[in-house]
Amino acid sequence: MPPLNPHERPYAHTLTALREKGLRPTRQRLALGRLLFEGGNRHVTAEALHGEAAQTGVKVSLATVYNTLHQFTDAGLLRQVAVDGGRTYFDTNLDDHHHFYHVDEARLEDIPGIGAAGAIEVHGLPDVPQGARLERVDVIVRVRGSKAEA
Amino acid sequence: MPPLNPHERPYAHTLTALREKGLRPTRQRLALGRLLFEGGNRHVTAEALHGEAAQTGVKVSLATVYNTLHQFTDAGLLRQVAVDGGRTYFDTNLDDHHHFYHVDEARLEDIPGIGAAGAIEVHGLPDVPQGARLERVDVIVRVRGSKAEA
DNA sequence: GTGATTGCAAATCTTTTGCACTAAA
DNA sequence: TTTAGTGCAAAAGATTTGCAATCAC
Repeated sequence: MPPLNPHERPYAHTLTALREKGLRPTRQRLALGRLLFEGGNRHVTAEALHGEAAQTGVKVSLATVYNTLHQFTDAGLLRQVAVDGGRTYFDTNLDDHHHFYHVDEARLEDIPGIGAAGAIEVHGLPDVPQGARLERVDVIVRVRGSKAEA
Repeated sequence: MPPLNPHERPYAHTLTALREKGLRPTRQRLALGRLLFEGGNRHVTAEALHGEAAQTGVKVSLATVYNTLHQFTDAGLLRQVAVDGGRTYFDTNLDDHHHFYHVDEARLEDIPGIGAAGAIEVHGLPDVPQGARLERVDVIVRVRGSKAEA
């Protein structure tokens, strides 16, 4: 990969990936990449990321947030997780892992992946139907808060 | 609307469950229940069930199909499965089991549940986060390229 | 009759798209 | 320049909701 300017360093991850995928490192993409990839794994919805960008003083349209999230996903920088109809979550953690879904809060939480202590293991997977190939196995552990909420 | 024969046997399952839940066995609910519960396990979307009802000569509005699917779910007659944002699937199979999701066809397929030969087993489940209780563990095996039809 | 249920259309919500404008390269 | 990317607003789905008409009990 090509050398990076000092002022670009924070974006190194995003920049590199964008260049590899032929995506121009625009102000919006870099800003969103920074929100997403600086500071640990995250699970965001388009709406949430858009709001966060606004609070951080980054001007980006919601349409661009959607486009960017999908471009990042296609570029292998994000992973999409479906936990309930209606919303789409994007996960910055690309490792093999699964999720807790806090139903009441509509919030995702990582479960450590394979290799980690206490990692989930799925056994007894049946053969994939003829002509099909395995893409991914998602395990969603749905939990509810014990706080009363009828 | 044509009166229903109260002694109709095919509706026994639906009728009983509706009565237990205090839901009036209306023409629409009984007709949808019949489509859903007669003839094996099914995975339907509201739109699909609505179309099926129309083809069978049952007049039901889409809004009522949505309402009914949710009422059935609340009554424990159906289970909701989320596999991708956008659509909601309802599963008539209430046994403990998991799913293949055929991405290309947007189709769900049951994987035999616990107890069956070759059933999926999930090991190493971490403790549920403090204050939360386990609701359900969903395993979605995403596959592509199958030409199989349901 | 009385209250639950339905249907329709309008309203929401999330996501996508068309297109003129702006900005990388 | 040249072409990709952006923003806005309108469009497109999927689902919900308000309310008058209708049905079950």
